[in-house]
Amino acid sequence: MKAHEVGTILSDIAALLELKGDNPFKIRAYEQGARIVEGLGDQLEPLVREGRLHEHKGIGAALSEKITELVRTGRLAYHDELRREFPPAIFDLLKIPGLGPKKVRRLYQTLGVRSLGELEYACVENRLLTLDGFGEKSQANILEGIQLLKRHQGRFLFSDALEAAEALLAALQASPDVSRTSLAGSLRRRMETVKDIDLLVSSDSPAAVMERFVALPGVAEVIAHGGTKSSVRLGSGLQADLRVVSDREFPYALHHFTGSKEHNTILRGLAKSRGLKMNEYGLFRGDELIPCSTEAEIFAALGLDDIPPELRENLGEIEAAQARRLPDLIAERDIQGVFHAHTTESDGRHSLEAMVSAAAALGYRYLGISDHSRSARYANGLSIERVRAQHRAIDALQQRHPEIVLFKGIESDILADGSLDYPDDVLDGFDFVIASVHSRFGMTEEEMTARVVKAISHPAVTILGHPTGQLLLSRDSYPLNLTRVLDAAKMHHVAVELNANPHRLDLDWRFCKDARDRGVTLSINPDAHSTEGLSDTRYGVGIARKGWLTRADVFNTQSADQMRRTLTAKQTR
DNA sequence: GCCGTTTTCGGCCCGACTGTTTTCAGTCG
Repeated sequence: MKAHEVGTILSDIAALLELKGDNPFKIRAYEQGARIVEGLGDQLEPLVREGRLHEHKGIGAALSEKITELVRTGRLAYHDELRREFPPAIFDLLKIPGLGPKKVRRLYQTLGVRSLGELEYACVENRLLTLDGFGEKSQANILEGIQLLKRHQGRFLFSDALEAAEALLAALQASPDVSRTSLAGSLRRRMETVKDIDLLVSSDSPAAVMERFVALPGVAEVIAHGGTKSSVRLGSGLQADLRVVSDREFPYALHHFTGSKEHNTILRGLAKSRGLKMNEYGLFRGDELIPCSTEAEIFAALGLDDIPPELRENLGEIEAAQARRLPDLIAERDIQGVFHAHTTESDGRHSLEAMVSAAAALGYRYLGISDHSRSARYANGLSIERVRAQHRAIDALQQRHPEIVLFKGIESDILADGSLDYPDDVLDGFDFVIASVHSRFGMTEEEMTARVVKAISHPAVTILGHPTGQLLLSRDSYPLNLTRVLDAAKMHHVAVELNANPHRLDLDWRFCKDARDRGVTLSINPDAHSTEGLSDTRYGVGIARKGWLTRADVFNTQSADQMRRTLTAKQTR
């Protein structure tokens, strides 16, 4: 059984234990175990084989045994046992805002509600009113929550949420009552998808800020409206939460509301062990505030290096900050040029010339053009003749654009048998080749892994494109043994793409650290299908940061001259 | 469930808001 499946089952157990009303610390242990296992990816199986699971902090004897059983047999007796206690569709009820495990359990045990549909029916029949703790208002809210759940999946792309959040922040910043503003929550941590928008502002007039917030254009509904905290729903269905604090409290509150929950929990425990108390209003020794004007000072007061928001997932960052071994994360300015840009020759929206001008205007020192290869008929892939014509066009354009180095490339389909889409003599004519899977997703893991490994081992390949094929919120990755693929990439000096398109963000940040540890270089590519798409690189940098990558770990931080040498060396290898 | 430079047992973070509760539980982050 694969790591993400094991993680799902551990999360499932945590949810079931919550429904049962079990020990909250035990529940937390299962949740943390799930997160650790998901981050292990294909390393999980060898760790189980070698009996080394317990070396990961947070996995003890009991979890180790259960994970081993899952990996070896694909089942877990304990999980099966728990599952028999509740109907499977009951989990859907937990996704309704305002419904937690306690209320869901009561709905099930007293009304026999087992699914969203049954709950909706029970609401329509006013049956919730007979239950203690439920009234008119909660019944109406639940009905609304069910409608919302039907319309959206409850999660949104980072890029969409960021755009909405920045508009809200700008409107708040314009208020004379507001001094500082910031993004917070999962958006600030740069999660690839988010459930809501968290905003923080400092002000001496919180009530006025709240009034302004709930009345902003774009607000479709006010969910909560308190003295220092309000929640609204935007027309898009996205929920936005705003918290107001004093300016003195701002850094503490910013840390608090950035999270993650898991990171905060550990940090507050750390504070407590040092005789301190930590909350959104400050860091205290007894009643005395330890003054901090930035988050970095708060970390310092706890004996930690400054932890960038992207890393705050309780996945090793606190230990690294204690040991003064946090990575110097890559920044947008480190990106010297980009690969993976489409033009109107295949399925891009803008011409070659427009793409080149746009890349130069963005300050990139080089641009790698890679339209689709000939088998990609849906995308108007290039025949050999059209490849040659495009090369002539690029040569001509290079004359007119000395400020940017143009590299001739192709995004070659990886055919079903793992071969590339042109004969070798044509492939040799490119400066670089991105090899990508675009079809036949239904293979077994063994077949797909062999297919990708074979493609990587072709000497013409420079970069493996969108390595897992995931489409956020719509399609899971195809089955693939990523560890074998990464090892093959290392062996054949192939960079692995971190596809920066906000719908992909593939390679997933959870696997970036492992790729780096295996000596694999990642290439942050916009996969641009328009001039605007070239800027998507920033989303890729966000994911790279979240994946602990530094400048040295990323392919396209090389200067244009270095890159020219790198590509030539690869060709003559 | 996990964990230990106090500990192998007894801890394990903290506060705002809502709704329905007449003093607080549940949810959320």
